[in-house]
Amino acid sequence: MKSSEALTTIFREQGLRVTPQRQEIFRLLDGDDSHPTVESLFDRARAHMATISLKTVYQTVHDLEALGEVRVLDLGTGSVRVDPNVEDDHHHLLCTACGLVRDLPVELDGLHVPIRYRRDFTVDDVQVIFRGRCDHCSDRV
Amino acid sequence: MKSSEALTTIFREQGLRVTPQRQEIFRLLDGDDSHPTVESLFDRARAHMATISLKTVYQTVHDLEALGEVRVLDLGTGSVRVDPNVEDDHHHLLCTACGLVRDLPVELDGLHVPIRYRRDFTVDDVQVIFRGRCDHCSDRV
DNA sequence: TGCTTGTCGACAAGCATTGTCGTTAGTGTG
DNA sequence: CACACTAACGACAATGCTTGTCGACAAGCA
Ligand SMILES: [Mn+2]
Ligand SMILES: [Mn+2]
Ligand SMILES: [Zn+2]
Ligand SMILES: [Zn+2]
Repeated sequence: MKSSEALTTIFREQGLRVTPQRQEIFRLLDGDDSHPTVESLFDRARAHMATISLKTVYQTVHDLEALGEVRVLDLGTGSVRVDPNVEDDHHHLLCTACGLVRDLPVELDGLHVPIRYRRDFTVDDVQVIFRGRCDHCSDRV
Repeated sequence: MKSSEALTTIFREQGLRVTPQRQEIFRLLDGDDSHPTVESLFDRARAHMATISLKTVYQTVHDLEALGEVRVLDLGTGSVRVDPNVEDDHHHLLCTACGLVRDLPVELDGLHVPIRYRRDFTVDDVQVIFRGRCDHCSDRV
């Protein structure tokens, strides 16, 4: 994801308005590798702006997604996760105990559909989810 | 998934009751590789049993899942898919246009977390989703 | 047959997300 | 800086999928 300043320019170029709410979300997402839910973004934004609405956070996230500045991941955890890292191709480790999502910055070799199964299907995208337990949750029996 | 007759025995052994509703669901799932949603199972069951409820279908699917007889997949399509194929390790192709889910009966080589990223994480399971377009949806521009 | 208890279906509620809408405020222009 | 245009705002209700509640029922067993 680009910087808050760069996003301001991009949004204006697209005819989208840059509001204090949106700038707050830009700042929160910049450099965040925690893959937050929209709700948790909302909570953090609300700490600074008491009146911001959940709807606004959803809308801004969707706008960022449409511009290719974030990726919205559905990892089957109930709510979607926002991933500002669109620069590096990567997959994810998901702790099924605490919900932690960690990047796996690796191009997995051999990850393609064998020819005999690729027939009659055009693959656009591959998503790999490694489920397990993070170190913190492994300790707890 | 085992046959309807075998499931009847297993359910009784577990203290679960075998009702006409459950047997209908056993029959519908046996050999079905379409990865139906619970709702679509409900619709098909209702064609034979007018009064069966959606709740009952959910409950039976969860019981089958607890016994390891089906897998419940969340592919990010809104509703979960029921997969009676628990015998063969496989992944999935998902058509993002029509929702079709096709098995990819392949152990993908090289699909493991590189050692330096595996540290501090215990992997239990890997899910791979290839998203794209099926032949039918590729034709339609 | 009769008892016990898991299951049934109707209904309402839960959760994440989106639609509606009247009001507010960002933006480019002059 | 004032203006006009219109996107975005927040409050609220609604959606879609799934689960909880509960009284009635019936499967299984003796
Ligand atoms: Mn990521
Ligand atoms: Mn399958
Ligand atoms: Zn954890
Ligand atoms: Zn298709």
